[in-house]
Amino acid sequence: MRPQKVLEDDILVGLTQVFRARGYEGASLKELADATGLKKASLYHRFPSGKQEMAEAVLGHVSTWADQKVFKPLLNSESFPPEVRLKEALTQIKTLYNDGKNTCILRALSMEDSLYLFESHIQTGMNKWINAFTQIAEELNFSKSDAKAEAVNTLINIQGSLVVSKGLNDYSIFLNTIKNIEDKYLNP
Amino acid sequence: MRPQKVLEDDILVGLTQVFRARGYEGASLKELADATGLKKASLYHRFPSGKQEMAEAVLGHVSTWADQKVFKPLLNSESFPPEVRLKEALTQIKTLYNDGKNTCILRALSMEDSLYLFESHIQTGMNKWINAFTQIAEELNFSKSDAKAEAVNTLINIQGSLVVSKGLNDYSIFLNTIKNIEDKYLNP
DNA sequence: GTCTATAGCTAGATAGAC
DNA sequence: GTCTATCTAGCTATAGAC
Repeated sequence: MRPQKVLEDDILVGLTQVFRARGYEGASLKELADATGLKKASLYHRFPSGKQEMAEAVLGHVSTWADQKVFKPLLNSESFPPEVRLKEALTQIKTLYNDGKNTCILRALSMEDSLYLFESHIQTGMNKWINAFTQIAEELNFSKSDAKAEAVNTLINIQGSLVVSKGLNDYSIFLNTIKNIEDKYLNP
Repeated sequence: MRPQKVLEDDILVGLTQVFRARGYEGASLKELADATGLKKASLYHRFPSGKQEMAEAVLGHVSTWADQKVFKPLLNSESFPPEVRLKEALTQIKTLYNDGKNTCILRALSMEDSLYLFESHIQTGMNKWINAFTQIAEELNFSKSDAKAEAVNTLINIQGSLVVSKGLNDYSIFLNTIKNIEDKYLNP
């Protein structure tokens, strides 16, 4: 067999950048190919079902990253105290979104033109965020219903601050929101 | 002169629906034409510079609506007490976003593929939200810096709850967020 | 002012050489 | 496994009849 010119992981990184920046319909196969260093036909060899399969692979890749880096710390109550795990998760979230400069892939793929294609990925992804923050909130002594409400609020604040930061081209808004989230959990 | 088949305002309503749902690149001229009841060539007669002019007209139209219905109540301190004006504005915001089911046009047109085309509209639009809520917060006895921070937070919560509501297909999240905003201003 | 018809181009996707 | 070349369908935009 002929060797792969580009590793699977590097392909996914390139695809992610394009889908995040341009959304599903906005991402053209030429851009996707250029971003990976492969030609269009070679991308089809890797993803025989085409663009939708590429976007699904991206969602899976980012989901795995978030599982490891964000949700695992939040959920693993036997590792460190909740305060430490919350701070670690928030640090990783800043990395994930490049301090607010990256669009969220769930949001980029949930425009109405492509929402129905990825509906279940998006719902599953958002529910993971809510469940993980609910757990840490409970460990930090929020009541069960307060914990859930606070977790939903956290997701809303992250998504909203990404939108507003980009719109105003002021990424201190995102960073400030992350700090506010920390305060809310640690000094309720 | 031959009479207009469709009124300017009705055209803008149709264009708005399509741009909101599909973003700038996702909106095709065929869809835009179908949504207005005109043919493509007739749309070009109304908007000689094409799709970008259509999107700018939409931004202007929505901006005028928000000026009248949302910002005017918030800013007109001589009309009613601030509590009443805040409630009126929040009611109009629910109408604007169809109880959370409509995407925000500023967000739909601020994907990176089209962000640079509408940058100043988007910044101006978001700043109007922040200024109007800052004013009402000050009237409700927030300190100057608290008022500004709370206004930014309000915008973040509206945008974020629209994203999360659509992603989870649960529009009670948006309505609940609007209620929380009211509480935050009225019972700080 | 609205329409049909079409230009010119780029999209997503495929065939087949190497 | 990667490539060049190409297909068809859709895109934005325009020309010109009525």
